[in-house]
Amino acid sequence: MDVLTRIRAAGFRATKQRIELVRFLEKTKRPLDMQDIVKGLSRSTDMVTVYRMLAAFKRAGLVREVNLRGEHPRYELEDECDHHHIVCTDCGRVEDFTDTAHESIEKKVLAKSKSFKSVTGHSFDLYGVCKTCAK
Amino acid sequence: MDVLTRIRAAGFRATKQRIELVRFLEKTKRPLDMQDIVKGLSRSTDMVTVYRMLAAFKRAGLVREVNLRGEHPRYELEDECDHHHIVCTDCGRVEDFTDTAHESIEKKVLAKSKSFKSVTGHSFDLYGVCKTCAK
DNA sequence: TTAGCTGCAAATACTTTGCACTGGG
DNA sequence: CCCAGTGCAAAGTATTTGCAGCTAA
Repeated sequence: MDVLTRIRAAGFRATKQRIELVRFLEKTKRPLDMQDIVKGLSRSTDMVTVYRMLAAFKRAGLVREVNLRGEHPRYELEDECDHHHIVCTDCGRVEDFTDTAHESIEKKVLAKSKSFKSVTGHSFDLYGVCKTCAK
Repeated sequence: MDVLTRIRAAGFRATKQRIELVRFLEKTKRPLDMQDIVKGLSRSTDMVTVYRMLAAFKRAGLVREVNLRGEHPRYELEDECDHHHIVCTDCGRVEDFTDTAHESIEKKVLAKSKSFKSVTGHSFDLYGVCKTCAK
C-alpha cells in the first residue's frame, strides 16, 4: 500500500512530516530511537512533532514500540509477521529473526498459571555478539 | 548466603542502605521500579543513593534490570534459575515463570544468522490479563 | 585512618503540555 | 473553510554529576 494511503487509512492527515517519517522507517528497516529519527528527518521537523507522531502511530497500530535492554524505546513500522530482534551487546547492531516456538510456550505457561486468564502479547529478544565485534 | 556476606562478596561495603535494599528486594520477590524501591526504604535514604546502589549492583551481577513494555526499568535480585515474567496489561501484576524451550530457539537462530557469532542473553516476557482483571 | 559511600544541590536529559498559527482535505 | 497537526516555549519528570562530610573496615 502507498504511504499516503496507509497514513490516511489509519485515520490521519498525510502531512509532509508524517510521510517523511513513514518513508524513513520503511527505508531503514530497523527499530530506531528518537535520536535516530530526529536526525534522519528534515531539520525543520520539531522533536515534539516526532514524539506526537510516534505516539499517535503507535496507538493506531501503524508503528510498534520496541524496548531493548537499558535502551530508550525504539520504533519500527508494524508488519504482519511478528518478528523478533537479536542485538549485538557490543556495537548495538540489530537483526531480525522470526520464530513461532514461543507460541507453544505461551500456551504452556497459561495452562500452569493460577493467576492469568489469557496471553495477549509477548516480547522475545536475544542479545549476543555479532561476527564483526567478535573478531 | 547471608545478606552482609553477599554484599561484601560482590566487593562492596555493607552499609545500612545497601543491606536494607537487598533485604527489601529479597522480601518483595518482584521486580520493582525506582518509585517502589524509594518508597519501600527508610525515608532518610536518598533517591540518588538508590540510583547508585542499583547501578553498582547491576554491574556486579547482584541485581538484574528488567525492562517491561513502556515502563521504567525494574530491578530484582539476580538468581541462578533464570526466570521470566508474565505481566497483566490491566493492573500491572507480575508473576514469574520458568522455561527452557527458548534455549533451542537461540541455537536455531544462531545457526541461521549470517551476522551473529554467539548468543549471550535474552529477554522473554509475556503480557496478558490476570484472572482478577478478566472478571 | 581512609577510601568507599551517602546526602544535598544542581546540572542534564528526556518527555509532555499549552497555545497560537498553518495547511490538508 | 476549519480542524487536525505543527512549531515554539515552557513545564514536568527522570536521571546523572559534583562535592563535602560520614562511616565501614
